[in-house]
Amino acid sequence: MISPTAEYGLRAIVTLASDPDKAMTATQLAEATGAPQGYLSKVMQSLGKAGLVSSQRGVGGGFRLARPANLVSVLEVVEVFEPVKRVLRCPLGRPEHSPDLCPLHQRLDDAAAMVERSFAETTIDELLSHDERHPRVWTCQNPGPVGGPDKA
Amino acid sequence: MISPTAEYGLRAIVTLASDPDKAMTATQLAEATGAPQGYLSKVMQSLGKAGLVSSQRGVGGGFRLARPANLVSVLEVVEVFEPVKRVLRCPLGRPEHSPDLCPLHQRLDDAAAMVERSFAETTIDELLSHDERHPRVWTCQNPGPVGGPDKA
DNA sequence: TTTCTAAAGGACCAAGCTGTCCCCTTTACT
DNA sequence: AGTAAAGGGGACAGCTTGGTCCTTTAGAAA
Repeated sequence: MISPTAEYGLRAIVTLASDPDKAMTATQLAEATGAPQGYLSKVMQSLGKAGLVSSQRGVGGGFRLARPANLVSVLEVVEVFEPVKRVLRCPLGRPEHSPDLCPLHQRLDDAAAMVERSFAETTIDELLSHDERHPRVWTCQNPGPVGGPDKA
Repeated sequence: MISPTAEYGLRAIVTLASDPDKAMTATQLAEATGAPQGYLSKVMQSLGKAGLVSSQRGVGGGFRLARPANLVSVLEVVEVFEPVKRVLRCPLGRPEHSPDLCPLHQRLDDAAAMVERSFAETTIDELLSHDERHPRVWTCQNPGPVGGPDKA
């Protein structure tokens, strides 16, 4: 559905949102989200360039959400890493999105549209667990690298 | 949404379905679907192993749908190439699909479930254009390699 | 000003996916 | 039999992604 990279980004954003006043370092975020440390810093860079997080160097620095969590949609985060590919253009088709896709591509686009809509309608604050049994810790108990421990 | 490979597979299946009595060679299918010739034959092999198409070697051979188009779902075709990844297991989570995903993964799984359902409910015959202006020719005018002519 | 800390960023590696090529096997037709 | 037409399948090239590592830059506090 979404790439590992986008998942890491989402996990990091949610983690930041769970304690908005505290800056978190890439290392802390990597621990909290189960993402590889070195890779996560790249992910955070991307989020920074996209304006979703602000970063502060030096002692006591780290990352913060650039906006309150209720003003950030899942879609925004995902699209930093992978544009949701709609099929407006019949692949090789006419200029612009001519109104007649073939049935196959219409269905494929419908599916993409559903996902896009779902992501657009969900804001980050809706993803916070208000369950105080796991305060400000990743709710799914340290997920680990994406797709990691399925084999176990 | 789906990989180029899965798209090629779908296009080929739909093309076969548009004239179920005629065997089509990989070359013909490649032309009709705009897929690279050499690659499509790999795709067709996969569809064959999955039991969705039957193949016949030698002169006059080619590929045919193994089942009538109304008994083949889009999901079946897509899953030959890429399993729709549901998130039943909290990545690293408890054994089995414990009933409590964190809100993030619940949302992600919801999206995957929507897509899966949409694909499962659509059969190949629903994708045939009954528009006789383009009889048994790819409706989107020779799509070309996936993602091809967007730059143009 | 120095020093410590943390992000920024580049170099690099491994794996997977897309795609090409070429040869082998099977089949039908003459 | 022989030959041409078709799929089967392996080898391999190129690109993108995921991931590691190391150096550079910037900020804060002593």
